[in-house]
Amino acid sequence: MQEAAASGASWLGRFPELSVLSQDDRDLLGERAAVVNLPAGQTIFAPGHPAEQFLLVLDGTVRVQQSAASGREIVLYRVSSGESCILTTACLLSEDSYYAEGLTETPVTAVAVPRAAFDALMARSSQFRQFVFSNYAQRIADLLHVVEEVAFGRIDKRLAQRLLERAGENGELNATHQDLASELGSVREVISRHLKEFQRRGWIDLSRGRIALVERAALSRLAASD
Amino acid sequence: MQEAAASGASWLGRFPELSVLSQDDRDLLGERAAVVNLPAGQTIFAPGHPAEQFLLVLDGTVRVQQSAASGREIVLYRVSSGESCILTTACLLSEDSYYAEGLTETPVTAVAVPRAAFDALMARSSQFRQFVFSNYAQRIADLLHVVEEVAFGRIDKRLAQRLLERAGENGELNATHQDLASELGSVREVISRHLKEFQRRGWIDLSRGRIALVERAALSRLAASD
DNA sequence: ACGTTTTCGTGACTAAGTCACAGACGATCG
DNA sequence: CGATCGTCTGTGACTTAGTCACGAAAACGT
Repeated sequence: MQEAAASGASWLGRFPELSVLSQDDRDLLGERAAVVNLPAGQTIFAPGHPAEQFLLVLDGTVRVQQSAASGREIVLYRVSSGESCILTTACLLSEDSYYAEGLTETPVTAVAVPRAAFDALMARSSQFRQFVFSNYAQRIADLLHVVEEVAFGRIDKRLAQRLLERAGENGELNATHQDLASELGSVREVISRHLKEFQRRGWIDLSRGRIALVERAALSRLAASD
Repeated sequence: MQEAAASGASWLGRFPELSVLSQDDRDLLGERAAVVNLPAGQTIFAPGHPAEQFLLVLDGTVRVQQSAASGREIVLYRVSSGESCILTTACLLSEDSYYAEGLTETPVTAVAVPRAAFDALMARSSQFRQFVFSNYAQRIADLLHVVEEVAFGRIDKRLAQRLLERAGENGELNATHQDLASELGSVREVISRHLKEFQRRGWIDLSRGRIALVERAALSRLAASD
């Protein structure tokens, strides 16, 4: 799976922000970074099991979530193609324990940059620093958005929003009510009742483990309502 | 207020993690960083009004909170002596909009490091990078803690916790019920009712704008209960 | 076809937040 | 001193969210 090409690494094309790196810096990445393949459902990092590398996702998605002792969960954000799992880096570099966990939702192809190479790039490339901080800013914005939704948002709005986000082209998504509850940090019963109400209104179609969107417009309206 | 001493800056003593910087790096900070004094109640950063410097707090506390359109608020974390307002940095360096706001709760003395000097230090000092990432990790942990509490925590536990945290040596704190509601992302009525229940149990003593803790142990027990 | 596991439905209840007031306190000013 | 005003607190009735305890229905394996 190694793909170190003569002029750096071919995967660099996936990261427009890194295209401005100097040839030297790209070569460094090409030499030191390894492309890795991970199966779906794999735990990438978890509390007490710190990440050892800076990961850049090429294909697939990584779900970062928080789990409570009660078993309730909430999805914090997803890392997908062209993004980096930057928050782990802070913990990596500061050896701090981390209270979230990362799971591959699909098979994932990623570039693993070893700590030493990461540090070298932070030292020598202002463009790389820009890339890293910009990734931080995005993730922090994601976290702030989660706080806002959980603290002040209504669950029916949030649910409608998620249905729209996670439905495929065909307007369907494969997810149990529990899956959606875990997305939103809620519980199954509450989600089930709202889904049933959506169905009663003719907005969606329910079957076991699968939801089909019928009236996207109505869901959008609810999601956007204040 | 400038205090550039011969060997760097005298305020560096407040940041143990920076004591490992080389003399050159400390000199750079001494030359380029300015000590600033801010009155209480000042807005340091807010959405659409990005911070322009990397701030290190010497004295006082900065409250970072999020405000919803409805008027409800929630405190995300506080930056106090010896800490840095690092999250703004990501937004500063990536010119991203920021959805939280920072307010001085007390008069604050801080060191403002200009963007260029910050970038120079990131380039030349691995210790400085370590400092920055360690600060990131701390703040991210704070945010994750807020998410966990808001999503899964009980309001009475959280309230008891805050009362203990914010009470002074004498076991008193000056805060209205609305203030506490804003701390926790809740509403006054809910807080009022829980406070009244605490009072009924003899745990606290209420008067207008002031709360006196009577039974810290009982509050601790509630805060620690699962 | 059978039992097992997973998913989903439901009612009764508790906790949290909303809405609309009323009352109570404390400062200030004639 | 007493009247007045703004802020802070108390309360009831209601909606929304989460908890608990079930039971029924759908998929799955053997």
